[in-house]
Amino acid sequence: MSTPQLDKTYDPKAVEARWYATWIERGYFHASTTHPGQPYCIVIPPPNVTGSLHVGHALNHSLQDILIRWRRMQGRNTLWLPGTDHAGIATQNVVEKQLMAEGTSRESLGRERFIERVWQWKATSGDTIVNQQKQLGESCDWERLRFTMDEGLSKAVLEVFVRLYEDGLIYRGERLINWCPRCLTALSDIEVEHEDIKGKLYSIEYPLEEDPTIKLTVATTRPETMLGDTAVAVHPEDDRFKHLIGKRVRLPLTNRAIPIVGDAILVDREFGTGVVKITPAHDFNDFEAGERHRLPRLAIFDHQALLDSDKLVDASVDHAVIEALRGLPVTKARPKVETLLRDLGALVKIEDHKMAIGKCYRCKTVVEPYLSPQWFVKIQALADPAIKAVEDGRIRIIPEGWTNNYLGWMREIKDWCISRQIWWGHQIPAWYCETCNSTLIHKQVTTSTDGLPVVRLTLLQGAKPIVARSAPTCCSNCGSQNFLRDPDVLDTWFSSGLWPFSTLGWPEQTPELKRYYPTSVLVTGLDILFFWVARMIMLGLKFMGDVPFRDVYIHALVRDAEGQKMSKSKGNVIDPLHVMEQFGTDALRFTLASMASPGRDIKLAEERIEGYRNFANKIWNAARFGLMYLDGPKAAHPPPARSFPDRWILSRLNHTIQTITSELEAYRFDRAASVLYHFIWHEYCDWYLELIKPALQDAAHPDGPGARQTLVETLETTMRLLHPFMPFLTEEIWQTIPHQGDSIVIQSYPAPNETWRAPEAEELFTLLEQTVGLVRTGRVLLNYSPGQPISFYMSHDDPSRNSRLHQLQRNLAHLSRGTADLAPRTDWPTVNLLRLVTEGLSVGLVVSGDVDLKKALDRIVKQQEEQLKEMGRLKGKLGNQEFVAKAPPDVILDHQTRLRSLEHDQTMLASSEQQLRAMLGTP
RNA sequence: GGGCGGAUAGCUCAGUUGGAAGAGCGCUGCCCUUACAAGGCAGAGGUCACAGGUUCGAUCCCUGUUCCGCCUACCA
Repeated sequence: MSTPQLDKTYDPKAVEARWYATWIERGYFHASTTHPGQPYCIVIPPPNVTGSLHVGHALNHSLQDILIRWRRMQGRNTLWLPGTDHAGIATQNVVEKQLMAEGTSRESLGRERFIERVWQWKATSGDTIVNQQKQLGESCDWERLRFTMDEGLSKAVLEVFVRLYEDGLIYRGERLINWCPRCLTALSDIEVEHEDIKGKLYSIEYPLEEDPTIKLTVATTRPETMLGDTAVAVHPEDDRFKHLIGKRVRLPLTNRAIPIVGDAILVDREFGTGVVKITPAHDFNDFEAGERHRLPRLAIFDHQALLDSDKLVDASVDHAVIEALRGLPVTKARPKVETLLRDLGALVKIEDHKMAIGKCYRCKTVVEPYLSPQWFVKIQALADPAIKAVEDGRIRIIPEGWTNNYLGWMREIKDWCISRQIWWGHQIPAWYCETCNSTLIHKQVTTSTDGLPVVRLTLLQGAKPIVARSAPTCCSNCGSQNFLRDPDVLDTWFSSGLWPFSTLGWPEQTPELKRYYPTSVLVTGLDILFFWVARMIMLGLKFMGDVPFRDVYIHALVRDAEGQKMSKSKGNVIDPLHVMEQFGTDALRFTLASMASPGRDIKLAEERIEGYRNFANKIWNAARFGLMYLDGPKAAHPPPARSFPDRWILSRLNHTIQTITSELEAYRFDRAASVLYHFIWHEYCDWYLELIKPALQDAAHPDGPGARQTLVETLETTMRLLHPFMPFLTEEIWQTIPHQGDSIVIQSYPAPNETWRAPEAEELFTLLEQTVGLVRTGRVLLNYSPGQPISFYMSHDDPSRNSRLHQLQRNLAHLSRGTADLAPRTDWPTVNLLRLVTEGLSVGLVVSGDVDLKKALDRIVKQQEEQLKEMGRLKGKLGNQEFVAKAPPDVILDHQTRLRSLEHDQTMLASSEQQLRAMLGTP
């Protein structure tokens, strides 16, 4: 048998692509509904189809792949279902930017041709992220790749919309919604990001109609909206103002008088002036107050957030004022109105005031509350079961701290605005009879760049929609056959909310749906808990009658090393592709796993990844080492006896397997990773491989066969244990060492093996480690050069010199063979002794006759530790040179005494050592 | 405004029935010892944010304070 050759360093590039292709070719990731194992299914949070893999994806996907690979090895029927999201506004914005660069726009292209253009872009760039996911080693079932605008998923969207409508859970209504004046679309509440800014609080005087000398002072942060005021409010129990309720004030700059109403909800007597203006068309609170008092809604801004002169006329604004304000955006309208009010003498005060503004989560434009007809999902009936499912534990949120977050949000949830005035997405399945709604339909026809007509459709509030699975042919009311389809599309999150069942074939009752729903766990970042997770729970319960997943595992956000959000403009983005190229995919995956502690953001620095690249290389070289000794005779039958190091490493391995398994069950990827790291590097490499070297390197050593067998057995097991974290490296090594089966991907995951437990070996190891540690420390502190043999006297206990050699042998034999074997072994060298001798050391351990060995060792170890620690501290402070010279007298004394005693013993032990060496057959 | 999380070595973070402070990286010293210099060995470095309380004993439990982060929100 020839020893396979491995390079001195691990080269990930050569390995990764090769194995991934093989895995795919052999269909290891393809799930079969007939596989007998208990199902384990994860649906991937679908990335934007036109996006590329960033480090957040890398984290999210690495964790899922660890779970999937682990469960697959455990024999579960695993399905990891991949897919991409059409990401309405985001994708539309990307394509619109391209068009802008080409000097055109979506308007001039027209709806159909624009959508075609987006599909083209999807066709050319849609594979990018999928290919990058493959580079990361993701073991997804690519044959089941889904896209939110696939035929099947679109059918699910249609079905859900129609059913919700039929159940009265979807309605169309004119409401004040968040409006992005740049994207020209409605946004749901959670699509608005809030930001604190320094604003101003303006106090404006509104004269009383019946007696203009009496003035009410209102406080507002948005004076420009005052032109749309339709009332002012005071607290109904405010003695200052309550007698004025029912009277009217004149609205400055306009020709209107507006009522004074009493409203305990809107008005806080303590704040500002105690008088609030009500602008129902431009403020959410005021909208609600307007509902309560049946106030008219006067919109003065248009859909681009510009002051609309027609509307200003409707609002009876003074002519001159309209001239001054016509077409101004909010930002310019505010100072202008401020000037006008000041000229009028109505502006009494401006104070600094911190306030929050909302921005579009896609383009960061300041959003405006805007009055328009939109589609909504009536949410309460859906939210209640979704609250209950989490409360009663059918869905577990991990870490559980987020549970309250979820419940709190769900209990306060408001109707979900699902219509978007964009083109890319699922168009709402609602049609309007042109005849019946003729006065409510506004068509604006323009011409595209190439001469085609472009229709801009506005459907006013009150238009009667016909919601259906397909376009109606005949109006049941008037018999007309002319219909217009609602131009709006659905919120992106509407389709992704169906993801756990739409991807499995719903509304068809597919075998996949039966087998894999509910899915096992959803792995996601906190940022889309409300956007996505909450919607999936609500819609899953509604349409499947069961939760969409058992666990929700929420991981941290990835930030840069300084804890800042990664962004292109800051230049602090870590590109996972670049990292994989530089350090290898396994290193990146392991880094992300090891940093995935719950409840903390991940601050990622390249040095960390480099550290784990080194870890990969360490493993690689451990395997190389193993391979050097595997060409000996095959494992004997019956298996050879295990020596102390063999028993010890197996015991540690067993412990490691137990820990990894329970940590993974608890989604503690970080602890699992750290346990693996520690076991492999510091137990397996640093100690075990060193301890068995003597047995391996001497062909006639009696421990040789046992060591060889244990070596390969532990290596093979460790590779399986590590595989979910580092799939490529482990496959490459596993294929090189003796194994059974075609690929590590489909091997069983190591299970704890109670027969490997060896507490006595672990105890002895601790003693050995301490003893050896003391010897090493002593040698460094005493400035012994590496090759120089030393003897290290460890105790003043007794000392019958004659018995020393005997004791030494005895103790070391004890260390190497376990408590059962206390008889001196003179036939073969013990591993520990050889190891120490190899280092040029010999160790004297003196124990008086009947004393308990372990206790004695323990005491010696403690004594030495303390003294050495003290010496070490001194040395650290003073430096090597000055150590002896400047040490306090008692320490010097101690040091010198020690040296004398060392010299004395050295003579004695040197001869012992010679005898030993002779006995051991080592020169 | 409300809620949640965090504060432990120079840096990043572990640390669950309260019981003698841990890891990785970095740093210092010595080593190219036939798996690995992407390595080995050793070492330095901590009032566990601050102030109280409970306890024989607190990094851990309780109260308050300060600072940071996140989520959420209509104080005009």
